[in-house]
Amino acid sequence: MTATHTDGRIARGNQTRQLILKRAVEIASVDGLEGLSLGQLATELKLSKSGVFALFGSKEDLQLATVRAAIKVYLEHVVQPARDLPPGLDHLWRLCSGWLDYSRKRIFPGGCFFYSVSAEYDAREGKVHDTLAATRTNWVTFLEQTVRDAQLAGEVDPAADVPQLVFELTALMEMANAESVLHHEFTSYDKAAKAILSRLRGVATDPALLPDAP
Amino acid sequence: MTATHTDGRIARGNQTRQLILKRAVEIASVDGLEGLSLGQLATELKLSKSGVFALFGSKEDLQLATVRAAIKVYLEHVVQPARDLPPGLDHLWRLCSGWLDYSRKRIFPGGCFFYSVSAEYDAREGKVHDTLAATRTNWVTFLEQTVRDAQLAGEVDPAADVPQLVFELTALMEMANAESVLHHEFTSYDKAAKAILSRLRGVATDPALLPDAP
DNA sequence: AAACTGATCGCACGATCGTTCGGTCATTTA
DNA sequence: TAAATGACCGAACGATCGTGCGATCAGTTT
Repeated sequence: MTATHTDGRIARGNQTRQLILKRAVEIASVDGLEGLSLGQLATELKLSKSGVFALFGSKEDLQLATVRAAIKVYLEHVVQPARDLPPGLDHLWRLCSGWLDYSRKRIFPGGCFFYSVSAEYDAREGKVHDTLAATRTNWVTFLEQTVRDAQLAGEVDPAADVPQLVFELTALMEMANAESVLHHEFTSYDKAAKAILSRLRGVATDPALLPDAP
Repeated sequence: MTATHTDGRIARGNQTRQLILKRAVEIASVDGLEGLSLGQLATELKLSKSGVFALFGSKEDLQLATVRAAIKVYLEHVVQPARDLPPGLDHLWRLCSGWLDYSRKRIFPGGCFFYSVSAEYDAREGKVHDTLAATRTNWVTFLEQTVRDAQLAGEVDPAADVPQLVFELTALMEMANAESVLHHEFTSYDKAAKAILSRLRGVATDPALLPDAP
């Protein structure tokens, strides 16, 4: 048959893969993708090292699968919650504050997964780097599109420099994550939110579209 | 004697240590402090592994010495060039643009050394993390003091929120580094410079104190 | 001259790494 | 029922890791 009643073996394999990846993204957000170790994962999850290996094919493939698993978590916690909002300034602001929440709540124990592993692989070559670079491009492009939609909705100054704005917004978000994780402190999220709101007010056609300053 | 004519043995040791650290900071800026390996350093520099080990005592001590060596380079390339400028907006701007130059010129092949290794150790515990956190605090404090000096010089609005301003400036600088290294691209430095100048104009008592926008 | 110190080396250790291979067992396909 | 497939395991491999020990040799101190 073409699509049979789900192969039990493959289903079991996928389940084990998910179990491994759940732990892998946690480890990688703290120790990096290089810090992942097949033996450590196998021991923690009471599997055999060769079993873990066989499920992914190589360490690099495990790393790539870990990145894909983290993307799923990221989409779920950052992108999805704002998915149904109408285009406009509020949509953009919700994405930014949602990102700050995602980092603050330590969905990944080491803070934002992509901040950690992108810094780890930014100056290296290979598939992992390329995947992370493409992932970042996707996120930036998505934010830029959100801004353009807000422009079309008449809530953002059509003369605003979109890539410049998104550059500044992402800078503020990632700095909040970096300072918070490094110093075990959470006021940096307030600083980032304040700066983001201020910057958004600068391009808003109507300041009442944004929440009040604290 | 108290201060004799320099012990030739110790001088030779320090020389070798410097040789090792020169390469170590390069490696660490790309592969991280965990990516440092005594054997690799020994092979590259035609030394024995145990010799390298003996000069530092342990891998952690090598990592800490590498951080100290990077601090020296950082001070030399970022802080020193602006040292003799009088307090004021120009001093602050020179520090920011000097940082961008330091990152752009790849003084460390992996971009800013501290961006790389701070992201690597931000969620870990131990002396390396603590040293990096303290180093970052020093840098932020130094920038804040520079802003306060500019306030006392009458060039920055005395009502400006100093920690907030420094948070935003460092966010922009580090994002320029991150995007440039990850995407092998250099326009991010222009974005950062543009945003920094714009933010500084917002707190300047006289906009003529800053260079013109491009 | 003798004793000492520190840089540097060769060698070996136990641990861990990613990977390979051959096998067992449950499930699906023919 | 027989053959094929895929998850999973145990054991072993070569490599590399950080570290320890003892020796050699140059320079310093007595």
